[in-house]
Amino acid sequence: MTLKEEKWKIQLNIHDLAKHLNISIGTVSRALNGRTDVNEKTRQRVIEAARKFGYSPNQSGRSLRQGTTGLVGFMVITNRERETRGEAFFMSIFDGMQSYLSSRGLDFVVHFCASDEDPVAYLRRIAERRLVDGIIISQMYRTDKRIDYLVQRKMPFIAFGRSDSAKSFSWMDLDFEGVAEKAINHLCLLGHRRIAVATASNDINYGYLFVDACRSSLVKRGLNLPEDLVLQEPLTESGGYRVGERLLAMENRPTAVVLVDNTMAIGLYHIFQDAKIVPGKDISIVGFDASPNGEFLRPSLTQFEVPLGQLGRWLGEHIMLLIEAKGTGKKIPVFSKLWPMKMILGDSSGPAS
Amino acid sequence: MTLKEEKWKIQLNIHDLAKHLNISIGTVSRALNGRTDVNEKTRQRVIEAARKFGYSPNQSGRSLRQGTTGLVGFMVITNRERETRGEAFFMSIFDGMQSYLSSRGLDFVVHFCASDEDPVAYLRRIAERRLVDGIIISQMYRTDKRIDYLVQRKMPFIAFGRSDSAKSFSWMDLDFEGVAEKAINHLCLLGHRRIAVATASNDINYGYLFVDACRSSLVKRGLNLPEDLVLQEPLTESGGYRVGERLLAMENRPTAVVLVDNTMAIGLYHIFQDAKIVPGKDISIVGFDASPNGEFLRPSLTQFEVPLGQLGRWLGEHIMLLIEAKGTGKKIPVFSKLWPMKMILGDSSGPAS
DNA sequence: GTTAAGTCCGTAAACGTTTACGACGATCCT
DNA sequence: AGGATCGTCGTAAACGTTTACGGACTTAAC
Repeated sequence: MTLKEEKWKIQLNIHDLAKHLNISIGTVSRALNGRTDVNEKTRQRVIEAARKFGYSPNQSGRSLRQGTTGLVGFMVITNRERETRGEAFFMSIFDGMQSYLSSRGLDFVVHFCASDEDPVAYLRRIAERRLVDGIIISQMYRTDKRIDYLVQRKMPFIAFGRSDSAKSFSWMDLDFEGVAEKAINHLCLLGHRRIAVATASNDINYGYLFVDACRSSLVKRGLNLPEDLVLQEPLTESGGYRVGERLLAMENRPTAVVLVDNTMAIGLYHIFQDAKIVPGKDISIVGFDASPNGEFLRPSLTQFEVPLGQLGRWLGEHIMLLIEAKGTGKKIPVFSKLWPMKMILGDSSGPAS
Repeated sequence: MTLKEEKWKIQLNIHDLAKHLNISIGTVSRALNGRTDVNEKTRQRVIEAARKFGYSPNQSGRSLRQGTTGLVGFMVITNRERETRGEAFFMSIFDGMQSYLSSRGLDFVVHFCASDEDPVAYLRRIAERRLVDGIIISQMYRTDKRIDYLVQRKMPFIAFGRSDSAKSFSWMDLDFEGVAEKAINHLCLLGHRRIAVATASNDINYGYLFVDACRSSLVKRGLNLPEDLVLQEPLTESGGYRVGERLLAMENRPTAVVLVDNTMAIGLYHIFQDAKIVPGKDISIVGFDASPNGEFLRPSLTQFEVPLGQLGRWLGEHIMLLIEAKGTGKKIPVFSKLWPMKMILGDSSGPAS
């Protein structure tokens, strides 16, 4: 019984609290869960005692009984060929999402799948052990097995990023098409006719989408995007450096380049500086997401802005909708959303030379 | 019973599996948990069936019974006056930690405390609901209530970062003293005598520690660190810009500056470039953690390197030690570790002018 | 052939909740 | 006054595991 005693001191359970109040555990539970069939005065007594003794219900017991955990997950894959993007980007999303969910009484956890693990197996572990009621998956592959698994398992989820799948599912993504259109339009108005696109490898979905969108926007204006102007490199500083190398090596160099990721811009600026090429003057550069780095590059980078906190909040709201719908047995039709981004003019884009 | 049937299709429980195999649930459990008192042949049958039907034990039931979750947490506070540091820094730590823990059969989750929440209350929620068996807390305050709470609750934890506390607790931290010593030594050898330190506000512990360490290293060499050369600014790009402004405004400008955070370097480079001041020539700059940005600044930044994956692994190993010790009732004396960092010479530090 | 030990497995009691159900008294209506 | 309704609460059965205990059977030893 010493063990029991020790546990006692650490944390008491609903029986202890009930005994102390001389009422039944059922009443304690009802009082704490806001049921109506309990006298308001006893409810106050219970709440007061719970606060005083620092009682809060054991999540395992509760989960076991209700079959729900009160937890929402967000799955992130570390290190997928890019070190630096995740960061500020995800952090701000987490902030918005956690902030919203906790205000609605749900908790939020992030699951990091290590670079040496299989994402599908990792997700299965989370799901089968029932660690969360719903989950956001991110960094979608072009075709992503995780979707099939989650659909089949009927687990509420939202994909942050598009993906090809036979199943229908809910997703949200940045508006790549809008960005491409605005970027191309901006450059064309400045007189550029030969424009390169730096993007990720093909299995990362948005790399593919972005190139496609740029191509459409160009074609719409009677221009085209030859294959040799699609520069696939890792979305890192060195990737950007490589893009620069390839641009410099061309005999018929494009007058502008559009980047799908701002981290690349750093490496690109670097090599251009060495080569005495001035962005915005000798060549125009348009970046993508609004990273703080972008603002501090010189000349300042023309890029796109997205309110990440709001985006996180949106994810929180909608995953909650899905979870609640499953709880009540309601059916919610699949939804999808393209998150709009606003162009911020910098000095890195200027008239074609 | 349609609900029951539906659940059936989604995921079966130990009873279903036992019934299908015509054995008792006890045997199934023992077989799956690697107990010795089960026939090796039936064990194989059970494992095979579990694999085939995709059965894995319900975590809530298991947790409830054994009083343990098999989960290790990492608490991160978003947005504390700096947007960008968390990022690559934490991501790599998570990667190493998750990778190690999952190889040891534990799972890993990250809890993000939103900027508008009280960290102590947030931590209490995690602990009282027993969401994890142990936790890493980071971004320590100078005096941090979370420590007192966790010690009193006897929950296994490691603080990533030092903190003043009457209680004794285990922690690990970057070796600020070592970095300060190496940085100051490096600059002194280059002939610098008047050196500024850019750091965070006082309530963030390492800002304080770092300044102190720099001061000691200077004093040891017969120099000193006057108060007006301690520049407290947010650890952001704009903070770095502010540092630059303050440096430029001084009539007796220092010949070198040491930064506690590399994000600052970006803003600092920015203002210096505008003012036609060349790092490494007109003024020397030494950065802190090795961020990829640092390598791509021009001139390249002298900075310090730390293998974050290994650091994460270390955290995983040691939190596991603490958790196991608690399980077996063993006592482990508190430990602490200073993680060494290696200086990488760049072009931003040169002889005093 | 009895006993002892060993192997394997079934039984049932926990773990801490939530909630359907029913009991009890008080109030209200006719 | 009798029944109906309402408000409040206690009882007990789940939820899905793990594990102490003991039983049945086999093997080994004398």
